[in-house]
Amino acid sequence: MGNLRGMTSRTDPLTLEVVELIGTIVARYHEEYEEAAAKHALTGAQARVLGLLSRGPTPMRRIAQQLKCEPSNVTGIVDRLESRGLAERRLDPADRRVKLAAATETGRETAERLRGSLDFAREPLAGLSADERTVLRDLLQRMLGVTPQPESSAPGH
Amino acid sequence: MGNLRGMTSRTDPLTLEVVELIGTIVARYHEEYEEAAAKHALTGAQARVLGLLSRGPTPMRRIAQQLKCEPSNVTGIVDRLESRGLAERRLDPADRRVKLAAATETGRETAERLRGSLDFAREPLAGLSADERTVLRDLLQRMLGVTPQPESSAPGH
DNA sequence: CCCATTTACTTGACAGCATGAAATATCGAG
DNA sequence: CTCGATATTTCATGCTGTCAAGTAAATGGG
Repeated sequence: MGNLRGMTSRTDPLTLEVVELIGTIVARYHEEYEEAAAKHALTGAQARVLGLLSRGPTPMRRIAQQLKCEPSNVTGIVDRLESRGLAERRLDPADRRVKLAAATETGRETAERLRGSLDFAREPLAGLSADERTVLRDLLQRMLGVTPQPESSAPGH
Repeated sequence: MGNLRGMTSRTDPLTLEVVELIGTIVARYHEEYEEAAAKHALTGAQARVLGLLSRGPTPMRRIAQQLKCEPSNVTGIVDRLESRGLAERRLDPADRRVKLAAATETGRETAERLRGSLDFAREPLAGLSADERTVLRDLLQRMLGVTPQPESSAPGH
């Protein structure tokens, strides 16, 4: 049963172990995210949108792209945030078709507190030294196919 | 600005970078999971339950525990699997209150094919050497506070 | 300018997920 | 047997998500 293309088959035990670990991380991350959102009486989706809006007014369409869902879905989520005074809709002067969803002051505060309670992967990471975190970062970047951004003299594009 | 308790504050840039990467991994994992499920005309929840059932008949209550949701929710999910011939309910001879959800033959086949298309973190991991995967595994284990299981002579409980 | 097309958003219908409360059936202890 | 705990289901409700249809505004070719 030669594995001609590489040193590891898909059922390589080490790889499976890492896959399992990542599954665990994903599960725990979600769990904690929903929990943190619930603490502020938000659903996961609402928390994600509010997090986006706290970075600045955003067209509905862009929100849908970031959430990878249909724009019609965003309408409802922003409606619920709006009805709670956490977000508002503004008109884009540059294009009257678009509506910019923006966090209100209350919304920004909520988003801020939310961020503060998102301790996942901060707590756990505290157990690793700076060197280890660097190694972890580099491995994760390579896994994700991210080209690590050079500190300076970035090659264009 | 002394940070007396450790070498890194919660806003340490390196830590934030790793947190960000983990967020990316979580997002990608989910995306691919839902996609793989959809390929088999399943929702994410249905795929997760079917995956559980493919390992053996399971009481409804246990499914709820694994999914971290209310048992009443599981009823509907198993209903949908059952109406498609992927799962069935059996009575537990030992306790007539419990119903065991079990994958049918078709269900097991579907679960098998599903597993096969869950390529996330296998593809990406192919870019890492065995040594690197080992390092990654150890770091993730420590992050998760997992005591690495000894190869033998596991301490009980 | 005018019309067709495209783009941005909303609405409505519908399915699935998730919760909580209430009903049913069974178990197990006293 | 009776009481309390446990396992499941049903029902009502709300949120997320999709799709199809509709409105409004931008855009481009005649």
